[in-house]
Amino acid sequence: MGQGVPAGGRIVRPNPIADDGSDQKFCSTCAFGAACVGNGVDKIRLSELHCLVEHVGPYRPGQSIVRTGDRFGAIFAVRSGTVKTRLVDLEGRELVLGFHLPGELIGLNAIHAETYPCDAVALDTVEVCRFSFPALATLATRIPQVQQELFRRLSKDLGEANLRKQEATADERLAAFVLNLSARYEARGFPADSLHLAMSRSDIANYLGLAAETVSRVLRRFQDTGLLKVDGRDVKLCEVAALRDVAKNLLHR
Amino acid sequence: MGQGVPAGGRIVRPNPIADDGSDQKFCSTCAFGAACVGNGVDKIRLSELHCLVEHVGPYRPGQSIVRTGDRFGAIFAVRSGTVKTRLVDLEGRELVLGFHLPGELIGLNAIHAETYPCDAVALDTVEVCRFSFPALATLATRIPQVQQELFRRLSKDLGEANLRKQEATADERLAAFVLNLSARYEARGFPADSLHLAMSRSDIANYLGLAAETVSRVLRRFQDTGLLKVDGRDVKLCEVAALRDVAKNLLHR
DNA sequence: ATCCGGCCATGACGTACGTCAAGCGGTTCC
DNA sequence: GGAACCGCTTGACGTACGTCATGGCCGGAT
Repeated sequence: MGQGVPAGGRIVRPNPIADDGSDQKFCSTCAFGAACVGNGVDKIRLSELHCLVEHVGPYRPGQSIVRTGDRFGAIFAVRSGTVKTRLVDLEGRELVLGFHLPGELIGLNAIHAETYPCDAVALDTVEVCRFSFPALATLATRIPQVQQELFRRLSKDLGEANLRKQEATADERLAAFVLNLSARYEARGFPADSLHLAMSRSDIANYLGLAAETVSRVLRRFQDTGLLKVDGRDVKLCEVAALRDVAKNLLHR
Repeated sequence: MGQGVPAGGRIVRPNPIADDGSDQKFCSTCAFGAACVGNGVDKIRLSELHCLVEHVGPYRPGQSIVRTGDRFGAIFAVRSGTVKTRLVDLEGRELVLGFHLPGELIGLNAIHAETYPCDAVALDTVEVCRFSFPALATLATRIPQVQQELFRRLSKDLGEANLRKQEATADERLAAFVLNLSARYEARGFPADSLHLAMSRSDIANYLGLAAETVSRVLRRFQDTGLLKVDGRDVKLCEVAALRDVAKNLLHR
């Protein structure tokens, strides 16, 4: 019935999930914890940050965490599961903007407009931490490290968004995509060579600017040439070096 | 000899340029002035912001304002002229990330890495205002409106960068491109229907993910169908409504 | 004057990837 | 049980746009 419960004999692997944290400790994948600790923020001030966090969820697949046009009041850090951000145009066509894994932030692109400019939709069972933005901004004026961390996050996302517009073949895009996911999982302590795609082929295609059929075909070819092993949404990276070589034009420099 | 001086009988139009500002007043196109005035920032605090501005330039066409890898220490606001940001990969291929008009900021994508991730190159005669980032960040902790304005700018750029990855035909891209330039000039008080392209066809093509030949062909067709008038790098928008219609899928929603 | 190098335009041709169509396994709902 | 649906795959075919090649124009250097 529910998510994450074995059904029909098929093994459903647990979501990557952050532990809960406590009053004295952030979730292990917390968006701010790691950045602030060991960065001159003492425990007392850290607990101030902790106070304004609110755990929200779980959301079921397909449920919206925020919707386009909702009044902006908070940013969210993914605690567990995968979130897709997307636009839907007047004719109902979808444009997938990105996927957000545990530890990553949602809503930074909403600050200036004061409404969320896109939907954030759970792809599987999702839990998030909610940071009231006015409270966070106020705290940022008192704790420079928090301000700095916000600037850094925004700046990083901006830089990455800028790079994503490169011309590239379907092979390059897909190789870069799986390597990128792999690296992001690894950075949060999950295995790097074996990953589960929470999103459909057509979401991947849409995100990469390809057709879903092309995604299928390229993944198949990657498997035929031994680069990786595909089983439905489970992907095993076999030849990371070769994948990097395929994607090298996108891993820039 | 210099830029902006009539040469060979050809009229060189002056750059769009912001006036100089004074101790009590920002440049008219200032990146912060308009945002802060009338936003609860009193004159005294505004002058604090003003103190950390440093006018730099002029730069000649082709000169770098910052280079990839330079230590990050400041963000820049364009005062006059047009700046191109770009990456150059190992094989010498260029990737144009964006064009920056008077009043727009450069360097926001450098905060997190502590080095600039791309080159910023003058396309014509360029003057900029330099804001030391450590000083600006410190000021931001004392003046919430400054902090807020920085968050807003970062957030806005992020949102726009996210949208730029849409699949689109060459026609859609070019129509959206000229309309976008036009709107940005208009926002700074320059005429909206008549614009001068500071960048070459191949820069435009690179930025839009097209071939330079395609840019030539599409502009020609736009002219043949009366949408606009092209004379070298001068473009006159004739049928704005029709252009919007061509670009409608990219002006999203 | 002459040469050269950018920049721009235009034509001929090839191809990577989109579109269309068909089929298949799994899940849900009657 | 079967029908309907969805996600995924695979094949056949068309096309938008890239690549290559040519030529014209302009400005700068010799």
